Amino acid sequence: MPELPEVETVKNELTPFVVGRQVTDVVLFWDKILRKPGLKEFRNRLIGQHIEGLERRGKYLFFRLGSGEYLVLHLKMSGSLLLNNPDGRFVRAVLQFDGMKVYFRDPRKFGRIWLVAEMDELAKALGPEPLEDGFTAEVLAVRLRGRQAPIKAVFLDQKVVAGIGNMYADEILFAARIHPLRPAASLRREEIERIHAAIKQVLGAAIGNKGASVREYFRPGGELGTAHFEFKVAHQGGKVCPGCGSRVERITVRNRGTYYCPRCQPLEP
DNA sequence: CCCGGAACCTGAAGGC
DNA sequence: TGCCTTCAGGTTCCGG
Repeated sequence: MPELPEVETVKNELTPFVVGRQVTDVVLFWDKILRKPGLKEFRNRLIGQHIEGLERRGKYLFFRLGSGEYLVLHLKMSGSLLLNNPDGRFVRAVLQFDGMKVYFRDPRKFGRIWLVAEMDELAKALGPEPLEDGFTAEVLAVRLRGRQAPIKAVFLDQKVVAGIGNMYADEILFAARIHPLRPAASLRREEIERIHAAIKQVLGAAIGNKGASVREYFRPGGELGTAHFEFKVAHQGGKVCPGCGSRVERITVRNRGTYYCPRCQPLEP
């Protein structure tokens, strides 16, 4: 499940292969993958352009083009960008460059592609980047203000903080010792500071591990990430909590599987 | 605006 | 063995 650390890894590892290259063709095998503009205009505006750089915002990956426009990809829950794809299974699009190809593999068909003039067309609604210096505990506190929904549900809202998804939300709340069902607005200042520190620590460590390959995530070279080997609670239902030895529980929050330790993360203090 | 639930997808896993 | 059901989840949409 690509979240911020996975998309950051894809950006880092794809950059040396595509920056400076020219787009020679683009082939789509599933038409709904292209959100904007129409296919004909998309091809006209994209083919022939050079890639000047890659940027990530939240879970979106932006390819900055020579014209100043952006080719944008979102991997959603099962997408990968691969430099090779020998068996060709689940390939929904191929970006062809002078001398190499990038395969957009996406079994679930949730991934999407755009071509936009400004990053803000897609990034404007996103909350702050959690790993930038400007993301302070105070910024987080303001974003949580007035939100009565469970903190886990609020974390999945990309307008609050960009890039956190289901599995890292669980890891962050465990690291901060906060129960996922705590109403966001009920969190005390000290608890928000713990969550803020946990966001930086958990996401930073996951990037260092090149992301987590829980299900359908591959790095561009086909390798897996290793961040999931360090998961304390995410997808660890029934296993022993490394903090206290009791069992990790699974509940559903906003229709998402949510893992936590009832002893380390009590609802009532 | 906020909140929660359904929809979009299809492979994998579990039940019988 | 094989059919059927359920589950997984990022984002968007819709109703309250």
